[in-house]
Amino acid sequence: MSTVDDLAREPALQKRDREATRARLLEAARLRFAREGYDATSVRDIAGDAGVDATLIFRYFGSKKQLFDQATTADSPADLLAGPPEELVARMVRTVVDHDWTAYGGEHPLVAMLRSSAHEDTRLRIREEVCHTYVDALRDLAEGEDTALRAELLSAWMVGIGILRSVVATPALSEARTSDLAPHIATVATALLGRPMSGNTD
Amino acid sequence: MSTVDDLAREPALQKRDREATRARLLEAARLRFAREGYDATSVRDIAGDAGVDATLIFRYFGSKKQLFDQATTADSPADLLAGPPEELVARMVRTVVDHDWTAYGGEHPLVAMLRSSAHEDTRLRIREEVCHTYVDALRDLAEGEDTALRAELLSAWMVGIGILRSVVATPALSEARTSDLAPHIATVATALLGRPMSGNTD
Amino acid sequence: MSTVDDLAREPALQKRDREATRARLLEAARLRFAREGYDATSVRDIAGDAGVDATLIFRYFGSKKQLFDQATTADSPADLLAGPPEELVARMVRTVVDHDWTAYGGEHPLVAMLRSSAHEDTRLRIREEVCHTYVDALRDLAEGEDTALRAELLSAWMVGIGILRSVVATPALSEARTSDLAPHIATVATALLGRPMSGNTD
Amino acid sequence: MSTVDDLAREPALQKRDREATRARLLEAARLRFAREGYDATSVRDIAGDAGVDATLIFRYFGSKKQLFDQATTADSPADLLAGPPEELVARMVRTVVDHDWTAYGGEHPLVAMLRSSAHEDTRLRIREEVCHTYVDALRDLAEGEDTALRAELLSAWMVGIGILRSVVATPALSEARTSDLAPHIATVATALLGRPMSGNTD
DNA sequence: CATGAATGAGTGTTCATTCAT
DNA sequence: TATGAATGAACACTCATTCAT
Repeated sequence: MSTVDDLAREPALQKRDREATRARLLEAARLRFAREGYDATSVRDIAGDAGVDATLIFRYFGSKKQLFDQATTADSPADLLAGPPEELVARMVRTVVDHDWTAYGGEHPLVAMLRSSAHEDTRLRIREEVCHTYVDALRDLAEGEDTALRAELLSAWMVGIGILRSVVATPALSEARTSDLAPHIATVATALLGRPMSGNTD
Repeated sequence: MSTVDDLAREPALQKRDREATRARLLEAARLRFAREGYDATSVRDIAGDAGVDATLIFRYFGSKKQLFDQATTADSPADLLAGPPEELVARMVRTVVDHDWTAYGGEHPLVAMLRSSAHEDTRLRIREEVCHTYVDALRDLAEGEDTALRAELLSAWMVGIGILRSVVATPALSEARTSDLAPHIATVATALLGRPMSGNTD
Repeated sequence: MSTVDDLAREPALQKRDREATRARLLEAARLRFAREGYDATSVRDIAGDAGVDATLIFRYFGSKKQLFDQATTADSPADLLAGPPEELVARMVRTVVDHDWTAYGGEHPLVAMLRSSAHEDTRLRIREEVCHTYVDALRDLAEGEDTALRAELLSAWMVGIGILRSVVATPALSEARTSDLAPHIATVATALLGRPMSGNTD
Repeated sequence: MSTVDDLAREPALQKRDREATRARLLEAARLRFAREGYDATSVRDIAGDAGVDATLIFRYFGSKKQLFDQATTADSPADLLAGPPEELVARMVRTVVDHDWTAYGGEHPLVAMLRSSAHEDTRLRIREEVCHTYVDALRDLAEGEDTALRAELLSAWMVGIGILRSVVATPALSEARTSDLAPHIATVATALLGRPMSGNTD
C-alpha cells in the first residue's frame, strides 16, 4: 500500500521525524528511569509512553543501557558559578528545591539516579557529577584547613535535602521553598565554609 | 559476585539446620539487596550465595518480598536516645560513619534501601524510619520556632553524609571518622537546633 | 524430649494411629481429588486437610498417583443387583441422585473422576467401572436385538444425569430426587430395554 | 505426544506470518486442552506442538487462560434450530456422534471441557453452553408439565452419550453413527418431550 | 529504512519427592 | 519410625534484543 507520497517525502522531513521520535523516547526514558529506576523500567514501557515501537530504542540508542546514559545526562545543570560567590550555596539549594524538574519526575536528577545506583557505572556518574558540580565549587570557596571535608559536608547536606524532600517526603521539607530555608542556609554555609554566606539568591 | 567466601564457610557442619539456613539466607539477602537493590537481585543469587536451594526462600520467608522486608529491617536501631542529649547528633553521625555495617555491604541500611526506593512501600519504610528515628528525636531537642523544619534539615545532613560516604564515595568523607567530624558536627548541630551541642560521643 | 511413655507405647496403639492417619489421608484425598481433580490437587493440600505431614503420603501410599488410585476406588457401590430386576434402573438413578456422596464432594465418584480423565489410566478405570457396574447389568436385562447399544444408551443417560446435576448444575435436575424422576425413568427404561421397568425402588 | 505431524507441516512457508502462527497455536491448544485438560497442559507443550516459541502465546493471547478460552470457544455451534423441529434431537445427537471433532481430539468440545471443570469458570462456561444450546431449545419444544425437567433429562442423555463415546469408549456407542441410533432417539425423545419426534435428520 | 515476528535467557514460584536425622 | 529440611524439575510469564521482510 505504499503510495507515491511515501516515495516523494523529502529527506528533511524524515530527518525531523526521526529527531522528534528520538526526543520523545529520551523524554519518556528520563521520566521512567527517574521515577522507577533502571531495573523496574522496561524498554516497552518507554516505547509505549513515547507511542513508538520498542525496537526503535535499539535502532537509535543501541541498548537500554545507552538510552539510560543519554537520558540521565543532565541537560546542563545551569550556570551555578554565575552570580555572587556568597550566594553560591543558595543557588545550589534553589536548584534542588525550586527548580522545575518535572521532566525527571519532580526530583533532582541526582536524586533520581540514586534509585539506579545498584549499577556501578551509575554510581560513577553520580560521583563525578557531585564532585565536579558541587564539591569542587564549594572547596574553591572554603577558607582555612580541611576545605575538602567541609565542602563535602555541605554537598552532603544538599543531597540529603533533595532526598528528604522527594524520596522520604518529610512534611516540612517537602513544602519548603528556598526562601523558607534562607536563614538556615546562611548559618550552615557560613559555619562550614568559614566565610560569610547568604541564604538568598539575588 | 563475591560468593566464594560465603560458600566456603563451614559447608559440612550446617547441613539440615533450619535456623542456620534461615540465617545464611538472611545474611546473603541483606548483602545482595543492599549492594544491588531489590530488582537487580534474584532469589537464585541469594540462594547461591547462601549455598542452599532457592526454594527454601519460599519455604522460610514466603516470597522474595517478605525476605526483603525481613532482611532490611535493621537488627537494632541502637539506643540513640540513651546518653546525654547534647551528644545525640554525634551519636547519630557515629551510627552512619563508624558503625560496622559490613552485613549491609558497608552502607547504612537506610542508604542501601534507597536503592530499592522505586517500590512504594520501600519508600514508606524509609520514611517511617527517618521520621521516627531521626526527625522526631531531633525536633524534641530543638528550641525556638520552626523546630520541624530544622530537625528535618539536620536529618537531611546525616542522610546526605551517609550517601556521600558510600554511594558517591567522595574522597574526604569516605575516610573520615566521627572524631574528624566532631567540630563540624558541633557547629552545624548547634546552629540548627538553637542550643549547644557536642560533636563527641562520650 | 522422648520420655519413657514413648518407649512403652504398645505396638497395637501405634498401629491404630497409623491406620487412623491413613484413613484420614484417604478421606482428604477423596474429597480433594473429587472436587478439584488430580492435577489441581497437591499432596500438601491433602496432607494439610488431614493435619499430617505430606511425606506420610509417600510413606503410606508410595506416590500421589497411588494415593489417587486408592482414594478413588469406590468403597463398593452397593448391591445394585439386590432387589427386583424391574427396579434396577431406578436403583441406579437413586445411586446418582439420592445417595450421600459427601465424601466425594457431593458427586457420584464416577462423575468426580471425569475431572481427572486427562490421564489415560483414569479413563481406563472409569471405563471398567461403567461397563461392569452399569452396562453389563443392563444388557443382561434387555430384550430383543441390539442389547449392547441400548444398555449403553441407558448408561449414558445416567452418567449424563450425574453430570448435569453436579458439574453443569442445571436448575431442575440439581434439585430433583428419585421420586420426581420416577415416571420418566419408567418410560425411558421401558422404551430402551424393551421390557416393563419401574421408576420406584420399593 | 503426536507432535511429529504438526512439526512436519510446511515448516518453511509459514515463517513470520502472524495469522498463521496464531492459528497453529490455537489448533495445538485446542487439541492439547481437549486431550489432557487445562492443568496437565503446559504452554511449552502447546508451543512445541505448534513449532513456535512459547512466548508468542503471551504475545498473541495474553495468558494461558485466555488462550484456553479462545481455543475452547467452539468455532460454530452449528445451526441447530435450522430445520424441522421434530428432527431437533436427531440433529443434536448428530452433533455429538457424527460431527468431525478431530480438532478437539475427537471429542465434542463440551466433553473435552469437562476435563478442565476443576476451574469454576470453565464450569460456568459449560453450564451456559449446555443450558443455552440444549436445554432451552428442548424446553421450547416440550409439551405438558415439567418441561424444564424433561428438557434437562434429554440434554443429560446427549451429554452422557458424548461421554460414553469418547471418554469411556464403550464398545457399541463408540462405533455407532446417528443412523444406528435413530429408532432409539425417536423413542426416547418422543417419550420425554411428549410429542412425536424423529430420529433421522433429513 | 522500519515494522513486528521471533527468540532464549531469565524471573518468581510451586511441585512431587527424597534423604538425613 | 517419623519429622521436616532439602532438592531439582517444572511452571507461567517477562525481558532485552535480533532478524526477516
